[in-house]
Amino acid sequence: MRNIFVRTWVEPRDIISPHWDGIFLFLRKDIEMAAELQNEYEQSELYRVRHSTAHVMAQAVLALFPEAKFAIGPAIQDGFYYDFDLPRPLTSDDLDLIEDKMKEIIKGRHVFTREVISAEQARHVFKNQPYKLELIDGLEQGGMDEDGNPIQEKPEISLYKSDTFVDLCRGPHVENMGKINPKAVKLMSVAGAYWRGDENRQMLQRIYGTAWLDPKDLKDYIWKLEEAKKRDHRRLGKDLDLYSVNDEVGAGLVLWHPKLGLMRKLAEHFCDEEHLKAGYDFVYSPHIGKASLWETSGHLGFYKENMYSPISVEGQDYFIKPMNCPFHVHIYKSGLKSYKDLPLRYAENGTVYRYERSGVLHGMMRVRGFTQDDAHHFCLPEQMPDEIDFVLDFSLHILRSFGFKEFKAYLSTKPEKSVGEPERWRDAEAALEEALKRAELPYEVDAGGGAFYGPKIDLKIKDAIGREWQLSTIQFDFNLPERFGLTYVGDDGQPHRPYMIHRALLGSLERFFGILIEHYAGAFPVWLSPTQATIIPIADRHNDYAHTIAKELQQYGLRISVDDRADRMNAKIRDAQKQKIPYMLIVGDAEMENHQVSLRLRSGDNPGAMALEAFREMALEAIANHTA
RNA sequence: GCCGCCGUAGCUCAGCUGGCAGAGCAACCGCCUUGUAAGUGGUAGGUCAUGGGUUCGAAUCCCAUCGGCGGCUCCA
Repeated sequence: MRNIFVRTWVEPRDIISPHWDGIFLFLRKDIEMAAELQNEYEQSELYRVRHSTAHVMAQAVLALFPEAKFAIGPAIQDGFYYDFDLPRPLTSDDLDLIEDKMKEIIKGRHVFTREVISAEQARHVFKNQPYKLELIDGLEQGGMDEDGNPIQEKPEISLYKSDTFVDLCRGPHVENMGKINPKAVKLMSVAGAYWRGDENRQMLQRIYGTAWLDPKDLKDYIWKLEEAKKRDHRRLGKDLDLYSVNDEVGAGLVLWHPKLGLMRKLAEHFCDEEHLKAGYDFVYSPHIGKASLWETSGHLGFYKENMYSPISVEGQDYFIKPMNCPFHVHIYKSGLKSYKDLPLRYAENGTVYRYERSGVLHGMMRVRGFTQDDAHHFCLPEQMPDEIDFVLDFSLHILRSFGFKEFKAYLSTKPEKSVGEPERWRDAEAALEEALKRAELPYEVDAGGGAFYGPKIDLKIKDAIGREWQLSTIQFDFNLPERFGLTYVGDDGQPHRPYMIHRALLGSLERFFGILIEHYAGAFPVWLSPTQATIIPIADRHNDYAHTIAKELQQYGLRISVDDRADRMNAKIRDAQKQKIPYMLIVGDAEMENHQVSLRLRSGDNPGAMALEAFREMALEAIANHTA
């Protein structure tokens, strides 16, 4: 349970903009407060209400299923859950019944009482509850908490009783059920969950519920869920005709439709230019490589589960690439490198394929084939701190260009099992941390959380409704230079091993665009919008003028469409709104006469008539600056 | 992969305990010539995911497969 709250460090509702057009309200919150906030939550009345409501739910379930076996039932971010082992699958009707029963129980205003008992007594109380018995064993050994994670001290075993229900529980709870407002409680869903999260163990039924102090908070919460649903990239992907995933093509394989294709092109073009300016070299690599390549790289040893079956060609096995690194390494190796050549930065938007279990696929966010904006840096040991500074700055620059404003970094350090010399690890970790400090980025250290081949920085952004997404990753790699025997010739004429850094900024383009869609709720900034302005003639006699000014604007590189259908202006505005086109240019008799357009924004604002040139300048400026 | 739910027109969804496949929107063809979020009439559109089974008869019941959704586990 302890990790549930680290995902967001501010309640999403704190940062939702009241102006609902994807404006990101910038809130500076000290990241060190994360742990404190979690702690605060666990001591709050709300936390006790939720935890207590979980007990009430368990009592209700027991009333309906006397043979129910109980696992655990904690409070979580927006509510609570409880895992049960039940004789049959629950239906949504069951949820209604359970909820009704809960409200009945709550009305009794029963008191919660705590009692400390011995393990022996506890075993007697829960003799028919195998999951509780297992928990008691864990507690008694002092080795495990309710998730099976090791804990330091040996806790005392306590019971909580309320009405007819007794549970093994460390609390805390509300004094009595009068503190629970039945109108602020709602059961949300049923889902499968493995006992202790272990897929080799019993699958239980988890009921998710939400509970609040005030019914108004419940309403807000449900409203928020609906808002999140509205900006779901799968929903918008269909509505705006952005992408599809087709049965016959295969699950987890994304088809980019023209509008999103254009946006990707624009994004790639922008990034290419920035990479060029920043001193990157562009490389390309094939989609498959011989088995021996993946042997050498170690992927067949460490990554095989995520790789597709080999293709046999003339007796040789080839594998579809799950990563680009081995190819880039070979580009480095293709010629002798002098210390004067370094640093080298090889960039490629490389499309990789990874086997993902069907249950984890999710729109564009989690797919089986995706394109990484990948790059590998090779540098001298003494260049490494600057190289890290550079890549971190560059990363932030790119992310800011797409409109993200709030970042958080995670520094993952050396795990127990690792390759590479300890002093290289120390240098690299220090360089990463120094760079984070210089960049004045809030960060958390995940001690021992690095990959076996090197430490890393992950960058997360926060989207318009407060969710965190990991985009950039900057990873050291002590493994591949060893395995492939990479060297450069130093000023002493001797071969030396270079440092290698692997980085992706947007991560996967599929996932990145999924995130962008949700962040902007489909209302993309003008520079990315497939259609930047649509011209809406009021009547047929304005069509020629509409086409004339469209051509004029197109000459400045603006993406313009003309809605010359025989529909009413209102219908055209409605369609343009639904397509979230940034600018609507309404033209009628008055505009035609004065070489004007009447501007309407997708926000609903209506700046009104202006000279065509004035509009053009305004639009070009917004595009150049990547604003709204 | 596992647990539960689901798959009907381009989209959103009706279609009850088996008895001739429906609506709204979109599309297409007209009429209307319009001033800031839906003018109006008509036409066309479906192997009811796929394959098998039960039945006189299956969109409906059963089985399998493929996909989707919510979770678990994992992750870009």
